[in-house]
Amino acid sequence: MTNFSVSEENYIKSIYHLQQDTHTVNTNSLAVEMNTKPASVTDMLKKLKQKKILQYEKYKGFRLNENGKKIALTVVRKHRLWEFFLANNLGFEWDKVHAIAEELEHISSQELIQKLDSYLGNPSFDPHGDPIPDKHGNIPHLKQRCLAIAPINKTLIVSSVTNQTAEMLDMLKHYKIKIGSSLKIIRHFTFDGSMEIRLLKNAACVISDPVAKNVFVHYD
Amino acid sequence: MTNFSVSEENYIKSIYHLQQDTHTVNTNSLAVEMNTKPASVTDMLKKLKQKKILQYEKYKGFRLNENGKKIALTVVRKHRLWEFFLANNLGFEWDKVHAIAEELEHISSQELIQKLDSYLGNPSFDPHGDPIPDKHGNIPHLKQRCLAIAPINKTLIVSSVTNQTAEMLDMLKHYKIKIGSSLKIIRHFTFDGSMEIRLLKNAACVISDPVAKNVFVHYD
DNA sequence: AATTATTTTTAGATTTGTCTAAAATATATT
DNA sequence: AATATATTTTAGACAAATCTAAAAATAATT
Repeated sequence: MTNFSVSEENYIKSIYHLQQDTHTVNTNSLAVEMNTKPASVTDMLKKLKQKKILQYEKYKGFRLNENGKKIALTVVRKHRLWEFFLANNLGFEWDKVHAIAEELEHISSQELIQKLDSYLGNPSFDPHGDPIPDKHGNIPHLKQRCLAIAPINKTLIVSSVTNQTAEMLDMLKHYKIKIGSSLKIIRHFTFDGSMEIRLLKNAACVISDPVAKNVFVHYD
Repeated sequence: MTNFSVSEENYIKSIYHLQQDTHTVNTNSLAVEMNTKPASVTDMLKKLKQKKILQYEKYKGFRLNENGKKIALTVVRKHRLWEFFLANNLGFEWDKVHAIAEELEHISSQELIQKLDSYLGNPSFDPHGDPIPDKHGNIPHLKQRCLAIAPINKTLIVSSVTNQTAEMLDMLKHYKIKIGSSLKIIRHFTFDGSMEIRLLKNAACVISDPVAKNVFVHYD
């Protein structure tokens, strides 16, 4: 396996994320995502095509091939493991971990990531609830469901939070809701769409519909 | 304070180490240390002089000024804290940590280093026994060494304990190990890295590798 | 279908860090 | 002191990653 520069890894990762949505990625959107100019993107595409990372025809869009996807997944894995470490072990807030993990994800040692992974207890989800690929690039697939439409009276596990603003995090902290929390919905109030919930071993509380809409849970 | 590239940081760090021995550093030895060519060194010296990091006169050698030393110390601090983390928390062998720390030392976040430092218990010495500068750049001047790699059959004085959790303190209390205690290593058990030690006027006892790794000693 | 607008690529320049080969300076030796 | 040797610097080139401005291709609109 060839060796990739920080810049190349960042391009590969961004293409990976973009091609989750649109099946063929275009130059301008990648330029926006990477905060760079379209001309720079074209230059890099040529290089990545030569390195056999991309399917790419001039003017016709591009996407990662299997090779490229594998590389993207190792970078994503590193990013999310470091995010987990930063939040879980060092006590960073959720909204601070991303920027630092952007740097840490390019540390090259395979062994480091292996050891970090087991040190952290082989976590499956990062602090934002995004799945952490394992060392083979397998992503834990999880049928998540929005808390707003989850079933009543079942034990639900919080798996991710979509709105990651400071305001939202503040609110969740107040309710003591975090990734991995167990809770049950006790009842819905139809008047405003709010709901009464109960976290394990805590008193029941009421959360609003806007909050519930941004919280995702899973259950058996 | 200006921002420095990875390359600049590496030059600054190498100059720092070289000027510990020779009071004025010369181009060739820095080239050897950096595994590069003298011409490249000269180029970088010009840049660093312009950035007011160096005292440097053409053909007359160079050395870091106060500014430069401060920067070197932050890099050294990061390097050694990461080494500590790699060995102590992730279980790397001593000889593996340096190469990885060479990459990690360039991660820029100040807050990361602050939190890592307290997560590790503000250690004063890295796994090799080298002192870790504190956040102000002050270096502990005591020649300490980790008990795990200290010499056998010499009288050792316990000088610090890095892991300061309640569990650790409880354990140390049981063994009657405290700062200032005199002890000797009687033998190592390779099976689990544990060691038999004897505190002055006490019966011999066996302490585990995890304990030994967190105890630092000094001796003549 | 022709024209306009948008997107993408090319051409050429720039910055950072490196190199080789030659010139300049300093040091050592006879 | 003169010459030889070693060290250091300069000059000019190169690769990676970026940019601007202009050209080419594609898409949208009349």
